[in-house]
Amino acid sequence: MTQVKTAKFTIIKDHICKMIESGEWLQHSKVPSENVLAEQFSVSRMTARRALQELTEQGLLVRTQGAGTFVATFKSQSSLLEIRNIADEIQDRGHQHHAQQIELIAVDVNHELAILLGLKEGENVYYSEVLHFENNEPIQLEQRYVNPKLVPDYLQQNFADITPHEYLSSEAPLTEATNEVEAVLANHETCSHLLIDSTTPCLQVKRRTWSSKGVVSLAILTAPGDKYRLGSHLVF
Amino acid sequence: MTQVKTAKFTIIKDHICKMIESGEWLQHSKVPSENVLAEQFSVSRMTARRALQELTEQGLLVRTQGAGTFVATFKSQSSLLEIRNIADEIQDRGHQHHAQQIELIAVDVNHELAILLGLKEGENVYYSEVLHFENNEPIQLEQRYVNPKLVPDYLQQNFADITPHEYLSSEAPLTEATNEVEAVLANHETCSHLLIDSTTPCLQVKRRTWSSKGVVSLAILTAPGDKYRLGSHLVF
DNA sequence: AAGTGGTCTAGACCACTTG
DNA sequence: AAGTGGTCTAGACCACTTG
Repeated sequence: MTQVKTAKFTIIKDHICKMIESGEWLQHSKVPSENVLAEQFSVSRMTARRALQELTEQGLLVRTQGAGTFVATFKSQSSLLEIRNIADEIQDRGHQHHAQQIELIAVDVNHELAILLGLKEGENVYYSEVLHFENNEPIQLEQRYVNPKLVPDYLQQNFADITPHEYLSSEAPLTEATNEVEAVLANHETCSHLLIDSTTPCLQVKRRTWSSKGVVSLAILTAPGDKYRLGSHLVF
Repeated sequence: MTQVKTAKFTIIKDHICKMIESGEWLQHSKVPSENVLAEQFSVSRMTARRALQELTEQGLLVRTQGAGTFVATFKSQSSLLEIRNIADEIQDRGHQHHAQQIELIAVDVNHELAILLGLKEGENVYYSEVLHFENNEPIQLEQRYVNPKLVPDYLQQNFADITPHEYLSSEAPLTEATNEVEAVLANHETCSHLLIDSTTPCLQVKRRTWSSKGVVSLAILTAPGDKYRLGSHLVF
């Protein structure tokens, strides 16, 4: 019930994504024009246009006036440029990972969360708090809000055994993510988990993750600045 | 001649940017609605809407259905996925950039620098220290060591007029870069340049840049955590 | 109830690329 | 000349927030 009607431009976007994902439309293939899509999907040209426009902004398509719309060249991305399971990262460094589940509950969404997760204010959202250790030192606090509509069984997991990243990857595979990286001071509770004092600068990543069905989660990852850093290698 | 006609939505965007830049519209101020702008500029609502929409995507505005459009909280953001000229980034946000050249000298390389830049210990390396301002607030301190073999005229520049990034792009175009991102506390000198106290967490990026001929520079970019963040948008 | 943003339509004219 | 994308209009209905 109260199922939100899917917008027409979203239906067209999904269709195009599928054609590219499935390999039916290869790199540099010509994509149907605005007019053709408008007729195919029985929508106005402006609506077809919006689908093509948004996919272009996401880098999936390339458009040239007069020439047409084409599937973009896929870019290979490097390490800060991918979302990895922290357990794998730590094991790849030859260190031991373990995790402690601090919290796993349903909470009411406030205004900001509602917007970020595409839910309504007052609805429930699942919340997990997991502390990750590298060789028995706390290295990262992972606070995560999860969309219950897309991951209904989230509260039945035990995140000392499997990381939220692993579980979510199996339930709602990642299709898109945004990161925001900041330097912050942690609050008292976070400090006590990470065994740092309140003046230690921390690296904080706010990550929103999407699956094909919508926003899956908002993760707030906090790590002591002196023990954790992010890296990337770009080739032009 | 061949002057391209400025699109109407661009005129509206520019107008809104100016109001925010000039400080007439402060953070969280309400921005005129689509209907009001449409009437003011004698355009259709769809055109006014486009201006607001694009500024929202750029992070300058925040919109809530039913409530209105508001000036976003001011926080600078750089992309982690590309290396951009900070002057361009700031201007794209509709803000003003200027720079102050603090230092521009030749120094001896120590052991670590020698390895990082591919030079021999005791050789000369060029060093610049430039403070970047966004709307007259110091936003980033750029300390940069430059390989004199690849960029011999570095010391003859004036980095109040051109950013090191711009100059290096013209002399030794970027082919590769690595970033390391950390949260740190800045030293006293850096704090005094950035007008922060010694407990403010800072975001620090250490970036090595390559051209086709080898390592060009090592840049240490330090910015106050409360004014600057890094972002990325990944699509899988 | 009034205002706001979100989506959508069925047209229009234009600049540009392609055959 | 025909097709394509870029901009724009003047409407419409809807969901949502605010007073």
